Amino acid sequence: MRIRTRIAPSPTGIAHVGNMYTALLNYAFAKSQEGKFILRIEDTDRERYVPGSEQVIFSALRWLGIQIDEGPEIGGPYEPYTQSKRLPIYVSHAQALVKKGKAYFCFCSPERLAAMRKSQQQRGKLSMYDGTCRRLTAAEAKKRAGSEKHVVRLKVPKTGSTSWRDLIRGDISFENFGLDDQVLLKSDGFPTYHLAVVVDDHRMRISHVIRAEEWISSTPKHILLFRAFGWKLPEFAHTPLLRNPDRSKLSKRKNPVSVVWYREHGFLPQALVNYLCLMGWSHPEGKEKFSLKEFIDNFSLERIQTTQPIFDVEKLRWLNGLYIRETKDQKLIGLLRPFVPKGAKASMLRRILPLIHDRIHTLEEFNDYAEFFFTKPQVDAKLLLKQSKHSQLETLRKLKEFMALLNTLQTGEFTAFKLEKRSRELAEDEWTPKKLFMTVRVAITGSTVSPPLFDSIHILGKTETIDRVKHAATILKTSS
RNA sequence: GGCCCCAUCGUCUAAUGGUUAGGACGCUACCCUCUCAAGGUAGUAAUCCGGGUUCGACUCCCGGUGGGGUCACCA
Repeated sequence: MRIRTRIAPSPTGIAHVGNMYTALLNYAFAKSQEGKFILRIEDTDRERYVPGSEQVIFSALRWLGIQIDEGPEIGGPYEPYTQSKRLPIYVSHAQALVKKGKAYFCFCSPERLAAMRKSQQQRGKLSMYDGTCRRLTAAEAKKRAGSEKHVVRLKVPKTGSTSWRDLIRGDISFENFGLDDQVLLKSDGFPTYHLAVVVDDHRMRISHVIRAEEWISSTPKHILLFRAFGWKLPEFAHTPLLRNPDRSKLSKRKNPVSVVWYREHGFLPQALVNYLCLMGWSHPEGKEKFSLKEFIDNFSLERIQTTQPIFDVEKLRWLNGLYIRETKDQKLIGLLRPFVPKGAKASMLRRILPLIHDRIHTLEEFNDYAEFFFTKPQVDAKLLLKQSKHSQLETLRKLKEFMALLNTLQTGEFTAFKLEKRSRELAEDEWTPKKLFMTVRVAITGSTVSPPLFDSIHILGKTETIDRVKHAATILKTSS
């Protein structure tokens, strides 16, 4: 059998990490079996449609390195891959089902259905369609369908059960009496998700439906539909659902869920993919860091867990740091571009980067360490004194001494090594190197946290450094 | 509430019915050190509860409890 998997996102405007996780699993499964991975846009809800969503999904997949074999734009043997362009197919299939007696026209108004549900709930009963139109004769239904607004409903058996062997979870079974007569075709002529997904999965020869756990309860409806059509069932595999820290379904209310958010906050696609691989799956050798290719090479559905993983940004940050550290400087400078101050010279970035490279976990953090190279810092007199652990006068004296030292250094001597060596000579009993260095650090960076001091001074240059120390001294002098 | 799924450190996870229940993130301490990182070392911490099967249960079965999903002319 040819392996064909798919993801079928609805165009809601964002590339949700949950969707991308499902995409990753479908992609890995297909590629590990030399199969095809298909993208299909499920835009059958006109009210929720957000223009441009397809592009968002495309670019997110591309960014993550997940390649689609068939889909909108790139096409394929089962075009079109956008459901709104396949309307006649769904309509004719729904009609065929009515003709076969497997489905029926329903003329009940949304108002009546709402009232019915309310009453059912008040009486503590199951909320289900009461079957009013199911009891209509075929002739009467056909007659009314000519003039009245209607939907098409699936005639779900009242007895028996529907079950399947889930590739991840094993046997799952539902009693049919608990299943509702699902609407297949809406009154606006659009299919519901249930009809569209079954028709398309069949027509597009999808062999394995791999989707999140939240779809388990609609699977029996889909199976019943496949059977009503007389079609062969695909295999089903229900993956774990990504969670918020409170274990509810991952949602944008409680977590960043857009892939774009992660990109814009300096996460690398390899890290995000790697992290997602660790959700519900583990490398056979226990490795934590591995590539998408290695994931595919080792992938099997059997290794997918059934428990509910919490999406933990902390571990993602750790992984991201690993990937940043293994990225070559030259490459990293390109990636850093959107995150550095505007107009920052490449030559400058090349000099700064080695000092920052091992210190950041996200690209966004570059500025936390490097901003002072581009902008004169705010210096706080209190912070200076706190680091010097000396009086105002004594601290001023030492800063002047340090400036004098800088002045004596010739251009050729202005290196990190030389600077450190000479600065250490400035140390006295009560002026340990640590006190001196920290005071200078605050003077030139404005912060107690910075890249290595003398490398930083070397990059800033003699004139700029003296200027900053002088400025810090002025601030100290004028503070009370 | 009905139905369905799930249950190992705080988090991600490993463990053919036999392990001192392993690894990773985080956290803590120490080393390194001009700060912060990175790196190194050590430490912290878990089989939801109760029955059963078995010589032996994290593992199999049953029942609780807990969490989650789903019950639309949304997907």
